[in-house]
Amino acid sequence: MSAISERRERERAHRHQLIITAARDLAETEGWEAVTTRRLAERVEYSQPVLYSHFNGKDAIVSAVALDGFSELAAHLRRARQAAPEPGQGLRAVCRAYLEFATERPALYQAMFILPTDLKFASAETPPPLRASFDEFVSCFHPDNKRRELFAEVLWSALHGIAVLSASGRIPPDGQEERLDFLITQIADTR
Amino acid sequence: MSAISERRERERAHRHQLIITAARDLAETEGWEAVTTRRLAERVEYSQPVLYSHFNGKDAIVSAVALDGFSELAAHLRRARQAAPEPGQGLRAVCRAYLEFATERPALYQAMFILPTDLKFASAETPPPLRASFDEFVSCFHPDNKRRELFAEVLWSALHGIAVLSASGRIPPDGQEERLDFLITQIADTR
DNA sequence: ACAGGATGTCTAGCGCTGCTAGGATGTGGT
DNA sequence: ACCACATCCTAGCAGCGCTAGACATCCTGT
Repeated sequence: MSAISERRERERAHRHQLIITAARDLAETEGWEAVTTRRLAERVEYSQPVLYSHFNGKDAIVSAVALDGFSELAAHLRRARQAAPEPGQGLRAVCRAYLEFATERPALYQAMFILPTDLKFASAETPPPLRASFDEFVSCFHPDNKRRELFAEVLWSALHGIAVLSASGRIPPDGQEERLDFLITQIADTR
Repeated sequence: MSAISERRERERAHRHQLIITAARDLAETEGWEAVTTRRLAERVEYSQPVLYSHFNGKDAIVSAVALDGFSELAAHLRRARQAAPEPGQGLRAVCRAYLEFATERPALYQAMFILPTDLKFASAETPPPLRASFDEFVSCFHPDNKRRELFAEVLWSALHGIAVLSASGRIPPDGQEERLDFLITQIADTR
């Protein structure tokens, strides 16, 4: 009774992750508009209703992909910050890493920041990976800076704006490095 | 022959605008997900195919709404800048006006900056209203500032980030004023 | 060992979407 | 009066997210 249902639960968890990675793969290779429940079901070799036994709907699948994305983003930013030669360089390293993440995983970034998801931001039930990503920005400022949370929000917003406007062709794709330079120069003195 | 076809063309142009305003009204009251070709056709009291004799598809309708939006945005920003007591206050006035525009016309803002459109940004065939909006940001900097275009891009990006992240609940809705304050303080010295 | 019940999965279909082919209708020019 | 043309609508296609209900399969208690 227990061993069997344990095995089932294991299989179920495995399939759960299979759906998430399949959705992500499909989105990264063909864009989110190609991610339909039918095509996704075909990929994981199950019928459509199986998807709905794991997720409340398509939005929940996107949310799950986004959540994975936030874990990766937090790790990516942390790695960049800790690899910085001195704490003063952390700001630049984190910002560059952020833009890198956005341009190299556009579909993932879209799921995290543009597509409608069920994720709760900036509240008590904010999932840890989201909070961890945000905290990397906060860590760019001195611990005794009383307004570091606010500064982090603005910094994050600016980076997000640069990432999304250049990705959609609303500002020229080149010149990212100069924009980043300017932004950091203006923010740096508030550390 | 000429008088008649002139009248027809007039009527056609009128209907063209009717479709655009109907789409905008519907989006502003019920959101873009409620703007379907069927509901839109019903609103303008024509059948669906008529829409396609005016626009290449739904995206083109959204683009037309967005284009109208850019005209209004440019006018809105210009008014704010010119109403500023002294040129040094122009930056703050324009930024505040921008965020105001984004929060008070969310559906319009979405069409302009988030939904996929056919509009060409930052190129030779960029429609004048787009260029005019961007130029309002450029005008916030001194005419002899050689990098003012770049600075304007970053400023615009930051404001867009703030607008869109707060609208989607990814940063807290309150505190906009402080964020704006911080942003302007950091940018002001580069005028 | 076997019947009964719970669990899991699939087929089929609903109401909706953007979009379009083809026929009806009515007007304008000769 | 007639033809030709432009205009517009009905009807339908393929695909979407999502779900009800039938079916099979496996586990459990006697």
